[in-house]
Amino acid sequence: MRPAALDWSVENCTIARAMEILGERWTLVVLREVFNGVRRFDDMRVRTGVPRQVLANRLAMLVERGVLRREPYREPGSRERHEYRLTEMGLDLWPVLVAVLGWGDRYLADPEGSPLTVAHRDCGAEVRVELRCERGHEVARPRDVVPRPGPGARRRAD
Amino acid sequence: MRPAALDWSVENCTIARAMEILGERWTLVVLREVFNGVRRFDDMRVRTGVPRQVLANRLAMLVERGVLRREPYREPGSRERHEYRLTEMGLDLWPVLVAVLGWGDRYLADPEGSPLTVAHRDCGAEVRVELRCERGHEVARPRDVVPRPGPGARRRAD
DNA sequence: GTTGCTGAGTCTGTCAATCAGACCTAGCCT
DNA sequence: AGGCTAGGTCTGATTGACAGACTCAGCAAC
Repeated sequence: MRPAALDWSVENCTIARAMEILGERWTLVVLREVFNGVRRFDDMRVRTGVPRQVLANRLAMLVERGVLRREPYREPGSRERHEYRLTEMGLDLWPVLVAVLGWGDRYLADPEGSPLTVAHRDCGAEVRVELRCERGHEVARPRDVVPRPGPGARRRAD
Repeated sequence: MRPAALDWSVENCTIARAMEILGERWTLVVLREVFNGVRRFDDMRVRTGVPRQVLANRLAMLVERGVLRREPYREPGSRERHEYRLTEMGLDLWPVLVAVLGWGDRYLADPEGSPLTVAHRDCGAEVRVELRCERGHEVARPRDVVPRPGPGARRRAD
């Protein structure tokens, strides 16, 4: 039984495009830092262990792609420097980060648990991602999700 | 104001561990194929354009890490071959994939829309990820999520 | 029984990316 | 003038990506 997916082109796949940005070894780790409020080059470098060059490249790429913006700041007694902050596009990566965190926590954590959780600002309870359909049903099991061609789907040329 | 995150070690961070698996350029694209029902080496290769060697490496890594399993199958008139299927660990990546898809669709899609959507098996409506806290509140805006140290958090040694 | 086909790889050589470590630089402070 | 600091850049060695050719097992047709 030939999978239906074989009939469709993937050249405009948005997952592949997203992974051009997110799918480099350190990108999401850098973003984790920014989400955690760490915004400065050296703090990130010390915490993540990413080589300077790579960190500089990643930050530049993320700024260029519109995920981060570079903002000047000045502490008293210091010259002006720059820090990195999330744009709206960057903030919208929260669900991705929380999803990855949830999966990592389940399968890759040390016995004592995850070093990081995320909480709801208003009530303090832990936040998780959920799959939910547009009619409001919760999608409990992974097998209840089925892929299908979207509005931008194109038939394969070959 | 020094970010609180600087006091905590990140050496056991589950996001970093997850990204050791997912954070390679083609991993999630390969998984997209498997979720779409494409399970065979050559189909994946033709659809994704990943070089053979890289695809072979990725598949082997995903099998080794427990995300995929390699299953024998035999079509009539052919010798036995292998296909790749999701383990439970792999199936639990659905939320990650849907989150990445949602973000990519919002910021990186062509004008006509995304080539791929995911639907609820029972009702056919489109499925999205949502952030929701344990008390059941929907977390509407990214800014309503705050990170905090989890049970496995360790103070920094330095 | 030799030739050819197919799916699923491996081998090889080139080129780009990663990494560690040293070096640089602008402005501030002494 | 000399030193400190944040945020880089430069250099050379190692690793990974990639394209294209080659391999290999089993089936099938001649």
